[in-house]
Amino acid sequence: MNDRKTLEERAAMSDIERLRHSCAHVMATAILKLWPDAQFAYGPPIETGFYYDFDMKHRITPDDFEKIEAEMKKVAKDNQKFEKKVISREEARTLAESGRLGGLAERPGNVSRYKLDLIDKIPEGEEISCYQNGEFLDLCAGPHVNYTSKCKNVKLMSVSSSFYMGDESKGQLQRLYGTAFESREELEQHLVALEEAKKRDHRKLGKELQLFHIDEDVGQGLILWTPKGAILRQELQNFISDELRKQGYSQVFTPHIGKLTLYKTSGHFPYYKDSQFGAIIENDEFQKCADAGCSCSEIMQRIDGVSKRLADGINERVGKEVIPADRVMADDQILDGFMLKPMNCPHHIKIFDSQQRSYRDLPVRLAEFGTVYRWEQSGELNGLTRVRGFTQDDAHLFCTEDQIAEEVLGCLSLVKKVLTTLGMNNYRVRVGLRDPDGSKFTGDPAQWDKAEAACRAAAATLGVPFSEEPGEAAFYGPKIDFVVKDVIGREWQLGTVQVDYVLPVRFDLSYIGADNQKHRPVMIHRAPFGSMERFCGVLIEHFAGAFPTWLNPEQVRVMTISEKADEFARSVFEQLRTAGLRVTLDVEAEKIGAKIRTAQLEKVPYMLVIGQKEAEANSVAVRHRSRGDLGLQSVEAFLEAVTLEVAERTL
RNA sequence: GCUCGUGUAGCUCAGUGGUAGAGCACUUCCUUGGUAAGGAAGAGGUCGCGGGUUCAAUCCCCGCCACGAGCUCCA
Repeated sequence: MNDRKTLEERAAMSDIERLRHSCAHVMATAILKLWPDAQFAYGPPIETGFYYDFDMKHRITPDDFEKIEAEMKKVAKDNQKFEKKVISREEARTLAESGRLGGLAERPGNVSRYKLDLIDKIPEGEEISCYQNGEFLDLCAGPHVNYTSKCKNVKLMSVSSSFYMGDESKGQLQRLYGTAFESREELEQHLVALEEAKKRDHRKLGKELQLFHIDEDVGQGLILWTPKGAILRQELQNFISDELRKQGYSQVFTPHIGKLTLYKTSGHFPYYKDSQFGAIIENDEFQKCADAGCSCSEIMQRIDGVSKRLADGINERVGKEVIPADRVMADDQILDGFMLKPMNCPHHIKIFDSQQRSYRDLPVRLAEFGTVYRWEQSGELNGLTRVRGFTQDDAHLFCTEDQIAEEVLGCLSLVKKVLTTLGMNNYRVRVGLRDPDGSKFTGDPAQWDKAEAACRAAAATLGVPFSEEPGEAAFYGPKIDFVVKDVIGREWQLGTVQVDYVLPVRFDLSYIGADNQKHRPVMIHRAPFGSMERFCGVLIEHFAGAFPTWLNPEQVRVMTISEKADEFARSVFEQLRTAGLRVTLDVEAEKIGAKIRTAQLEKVPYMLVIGQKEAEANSVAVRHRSRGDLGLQSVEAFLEAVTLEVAERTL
């Protein structure tokens, strides 16, 4: 509901959108039959169906769906014609005043208030029309299908709330979602696909496969990695670390907190305060404030305060007043506590700045799996994909301006390597450029031009589709995002590469150039996975929990047919374990069918079935999770094959 | 943060104004079985937490916490 669609854009509606839009009208008709007081606002088609926002006394619950669907079926069976009428603005207003618009009849005293507002939003000179099917008359630019009989393959999906025009202050509406297709088969298929997607849900699989745990007492949005999930994460980290070594990165480690002053310098505090955990203030400091009789608001101000020296330095270097004078206060007034780090860059910057740097040292590439904390709104938290504490596979590159292009390219090839290795080939690349409106970015336009050109050129070499999106840059520089599409068609922003001119200025970073003068380095922020948590979440759904052997927490399960084979099975188990495979041994008093079933459900890639026959032949019967029975192999041959598969990170 | 919904055994879920049940998993025993479920017995719950109404609350009411869907937000 952002920008108004033009009539041309509306006319270009696809067939399925047209159908779904019509279904929204049919649904409205049905709702009005049941609850005539309903006031409708806005009912568009969406990617997976349609919805209609409305307001009425009765609160819809899923128990009502059946009733509403039954009414919708009647409307469809009635085969009402969708008829368009072009009306004048005055006529439209009169119809809305009488409650007729978005109703089955005139409703004295029940003005179509949302429709009235929508009429006022229609630009002067644009055609105003309404559509009628049966008794239901709605303000609508269309287009629609010709008859309601087309709207029979429909299912109501969910109900929730929304704000009128997305504006919290304009009151709450109920939103009823449905989906619709041209044929019964397509609808059934869609519902089956949704069921399949549910089975892949990483929250469900995470529990079943014991990959992670979120505990109320620890806190929402805080991930506890259980042993199996930790293996998955560790393997990914090993993989990326290998690649980083190849690309000349240096590993660093930094703590989880830093002083407020650090973030006042970087600018993260207090500007992103709403999405950060609160400041950590020492008890003594609080006591001093209490003794001095400070009010809470005074304390808040003191926490936000900066010294004159810091403010002057940054304002001068940036070239404008980024730290306003009202935040400046005497040093003994400032309450300097600590903060859980919302980003790793300030710490890495301090490592860069801890020594004098020559142009010969550049680029300096500092990498860390750094854990950061952000105060996400509680309604936003979701499994592993939206959390409050997460570990970025972060790195910061400090380089000369001339090195930007090459370094960006290196970052992109890294991201590409990661995604390719994991078989995540359905992704697109988004190059975020600065807003054409010059006031929304900082720094020198000439620098931006150069950096943007470098990003564009780097993206072009990747051989994947990329889009340039003006206005999507960070305020400090252009960026390149990797947007991966998962099995359900949802898009996830994972990897990102960002060029940054601003932080080197704020922290007054420098290196000595060939001319023996100080120069300002440029920073590149990059994280190929984005965060380990989100990435693992997407990965769980991508593989539906059946990870390739190199990633799977359990790679091989040795299982016995009867006790008579236990001894040989144990020796095989030991042999594989010594070779470094993640292997378990199942010598339960169960039949082989049950053992196989258990291993299949736990998605173990290789099952080694061992009975007397195998013991005598000094071999193992290999069964693969998806390839089935692979027959008899010597232990050595099996070990060699699997070791190779793991080493090569085969999918 | 907002709206609606949900919260019962390790998991999936029934159920009732008179302090609870199934399947799977778990434990023990029997069974020694050849590629997706062998049999028996047993153990396991302050019915999310805190108030209130009631002779009596897991059930009704209020508040909180968590989860889900959506909205809003997202360095």
